[in-house]
Amino acid sequence: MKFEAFKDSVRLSMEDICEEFLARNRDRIKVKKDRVAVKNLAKIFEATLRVSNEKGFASMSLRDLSREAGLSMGALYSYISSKDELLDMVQQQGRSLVFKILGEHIEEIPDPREKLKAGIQTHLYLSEVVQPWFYFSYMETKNLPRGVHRKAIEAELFTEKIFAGIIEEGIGKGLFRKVDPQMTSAALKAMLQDWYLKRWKHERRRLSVEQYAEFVIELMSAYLDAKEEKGG
Amino acid sequence: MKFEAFKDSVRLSMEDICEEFLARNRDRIKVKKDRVAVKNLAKIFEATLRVSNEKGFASMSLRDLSREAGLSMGALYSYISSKDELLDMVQQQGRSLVFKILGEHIEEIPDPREKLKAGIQTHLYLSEVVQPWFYFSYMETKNLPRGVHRKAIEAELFTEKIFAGIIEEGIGKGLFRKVDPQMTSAALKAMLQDWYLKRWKHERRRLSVEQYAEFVIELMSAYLDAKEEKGG
DNA sequence: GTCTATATCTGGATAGAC
DNA sequence: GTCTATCCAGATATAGAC
Repeated sequence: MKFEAFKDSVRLSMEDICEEFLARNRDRIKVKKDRVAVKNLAKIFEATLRVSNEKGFASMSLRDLSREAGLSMGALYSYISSKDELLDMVQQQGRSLVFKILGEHIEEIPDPREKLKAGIQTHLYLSEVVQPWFYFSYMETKNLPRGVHRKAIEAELFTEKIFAGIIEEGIGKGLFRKVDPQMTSAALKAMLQDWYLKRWKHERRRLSVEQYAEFVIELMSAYLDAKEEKGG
Repeated sequence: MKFEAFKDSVRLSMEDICEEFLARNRDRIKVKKDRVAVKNLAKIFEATLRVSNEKGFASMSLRDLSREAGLSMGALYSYISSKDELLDMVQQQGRSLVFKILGEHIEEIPDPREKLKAGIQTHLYLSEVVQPWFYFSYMETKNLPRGVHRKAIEAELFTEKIFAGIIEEGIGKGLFRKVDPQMTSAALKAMLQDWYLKRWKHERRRLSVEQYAEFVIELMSAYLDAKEEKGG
């Protein structure tokens, strides 16, 4: 699949995402009119991601945020009840997005080789479309309070498990050689994450997400197809 | 090389590192007695890394730090002149450590294959010995002010260049197939970083740094040795 | 050299006018 | 629904005693 086709197929605007978010959290938001709420939530999320990814969530004051979002402090507090809750809101929405899209794009594929390929592409393409969300989730995970941190860790392991499962299936069917599915999946995940964590680097090199996807697929294929014998 | 042997060979205690740091920054530190200064710097660095890696540098108050380091606020300010400077101090020391150790361990090796292997091992082993430093440097890079951020980016590209150079040499000598050295090196770096960024995961899986090093070397070898032909 | 005490400021959160 | 004004906890940084 080409990136442009993917982009069209998911059609994710900030407002779409916020609309879904509002529906899921209608009780927590004081503002009653949906149109108004979605519009301002979009502003708040966008500003949170922009400012946080610049200076870190902890260093972003709510005054910064209210200025950048174009809302007063008072208005801001009609949408969030605390800064911590805002963090949770953004993370939660990012996670459910990944689960949904990744699931949709790979569940129906029977061939492990094709499934792995689709998984890699989907993960990279999605992280390209909503890069600020991915970057934010990764970077702000460590600072999470209480049980929210656990959720984030589960999310990390969730996608890893998906890839490990595909690899395991491929080994079972004799398509891949006998590697450690868990470690292989972990390494793959590291490469997928590198795409959105070091965007400045890849951008500077004029590397497209399609080129990167192809590279990762080739590297993984080389490892999964290699002969068992070892030289050296 | 075995990890234990590496560990002995570098013998890096927090105090050794601080001693070197003090020598390089003698003018910035008000306390005159070297013994006292080194001892307290070690406490400050150790506490900074511990608390920051727990809750993030921005969220660490200097009260937290002074308590954790066992120094009063006043004493603390005899060693640092501001919180920003502390950030710079820790990062700077981490960087110079990496350059030194990585350089020492690979410069004399002529065979690209062996050199790559040694580079991977050294990077992983070092990040294991001084994990808090690596983690801190990675996580707190984005929040840096001014030109300090540039230094951190250069450091990222520096090690990447080392590995790209080795791969390029290997290709030139006909030992590796014709891959993109820069992209390959970037992917390798992502895997090396994963080791210290997701320590919780690897620890939980009882994975040793030697096992991980072997895995990465094998994966890279598979890619670099693979046939050019591709199955569809 | 290190401590306690404190000046000063910043940021999260809220009350109440519009 | 949104704004301004304000409260107050907690932060950085410093002064001056010991």
